[in-house]
Amino acid sequence: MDEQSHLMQTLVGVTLTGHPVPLPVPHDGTDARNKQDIGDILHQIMTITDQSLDEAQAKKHGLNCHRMKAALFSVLCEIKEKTGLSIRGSQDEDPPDPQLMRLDNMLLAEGVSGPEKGGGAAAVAAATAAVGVGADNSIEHSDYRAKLSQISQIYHTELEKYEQACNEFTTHVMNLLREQSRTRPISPKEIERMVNIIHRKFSSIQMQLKQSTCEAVMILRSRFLDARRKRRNFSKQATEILNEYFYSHLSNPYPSEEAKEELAKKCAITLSQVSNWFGNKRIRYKKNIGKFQEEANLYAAKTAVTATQAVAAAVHNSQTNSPATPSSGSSGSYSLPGSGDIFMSMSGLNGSYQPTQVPNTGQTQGNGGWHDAVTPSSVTSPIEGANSIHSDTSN
DNA sequence: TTCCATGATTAGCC
DNA sequence: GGCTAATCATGGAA
Repeated sequence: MDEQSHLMQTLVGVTLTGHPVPLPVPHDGTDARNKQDIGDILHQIMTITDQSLDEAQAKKHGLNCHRMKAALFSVLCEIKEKTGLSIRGSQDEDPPDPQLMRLDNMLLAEGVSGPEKGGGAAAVAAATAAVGVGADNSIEHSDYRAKLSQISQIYHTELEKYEQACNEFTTHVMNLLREQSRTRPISPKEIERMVNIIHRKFSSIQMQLKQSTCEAVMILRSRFLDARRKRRNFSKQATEILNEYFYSHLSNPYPSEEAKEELAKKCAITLSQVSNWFGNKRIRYKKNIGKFQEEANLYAAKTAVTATQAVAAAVHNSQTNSPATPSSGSSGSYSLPGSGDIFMSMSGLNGSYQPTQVPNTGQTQGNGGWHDAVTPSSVTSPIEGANSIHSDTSN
């Protein structure tokens, strides 16, 4: 059955859904005349575009005043509902987009979007704190926070703009459709559907905004917080402390866990940074002993002075306070390798210094271990070379 | 801009 | 898990 004949059929009394239409058409044998009437109306509608503007206007007015107009309008609405729009109707209930959820979660985790609007400063602070930047990166830290806050602000401003635009556009379209529904077959359902379409469009724009915000945050993170990028040379004092320990333990430069912790605390760096430093130092020293000779001598001489002072103090103590008591908490200098047990009790590392200068078990690698390549005798350290008491059993 | 020093990362070893 | 060795990436001096 073609659409027009179907329409004709429905127009004579029953809609597609079987509901009676308030047609002023009496079923009293005047059907033929009514059918003719409806046929005329439809013909006028279909040919209205072929006519001149004035003619069309006049015809439109005539149709608007036609007694069958209300019925025809209602039927056309229903036909629209049942045909083209029903296809779109299936898309009404979209499941939540997983990508959108991912973006939302990320923005929430980064502190860009949060319960509070307008920047979410607290969330930003929490996010930056969660990152765990070291104390020495305070400048970048605050800079990072400022930038993140800026991104957050832009995001919220844009989001607000989109929401406002969406609302304005929706209202405008709704008004337009309501206005047009007086002359075109537009049902409230169709208006509702149109609103949904608009919202979908705007939410896709919103997703793009969220995506670009996420990208901006990622770039910011990599720029400010990427470990390689944030590399900063340790302070001169920190390097000095580490070098002092290294050269005073040259025969076994493997600080214990406690020693590492103490060094980390003194240098205001992390434990892993201490480990990294010693790892790098050992390998670089071993690779080029000649280059580090001067540095080794320098620190050895430095330590020797401290040691001499310590010996003098110890001797003085032993003479004045017999029996001898260790000079507890003296000067914070490091003990000397092989310089006798008397220095070991004076370690500045809370006694973390290992009394015997033997390589830590399991630390010396079979292939090119420390003592295979760098024996204390190969280093002309004034301390280690001069030490008559050498507890390093590897020699 | 180049080059060297240096902190961080990674793979492989024990 | 800690270490070595190689490598990457950046900072800073020349």
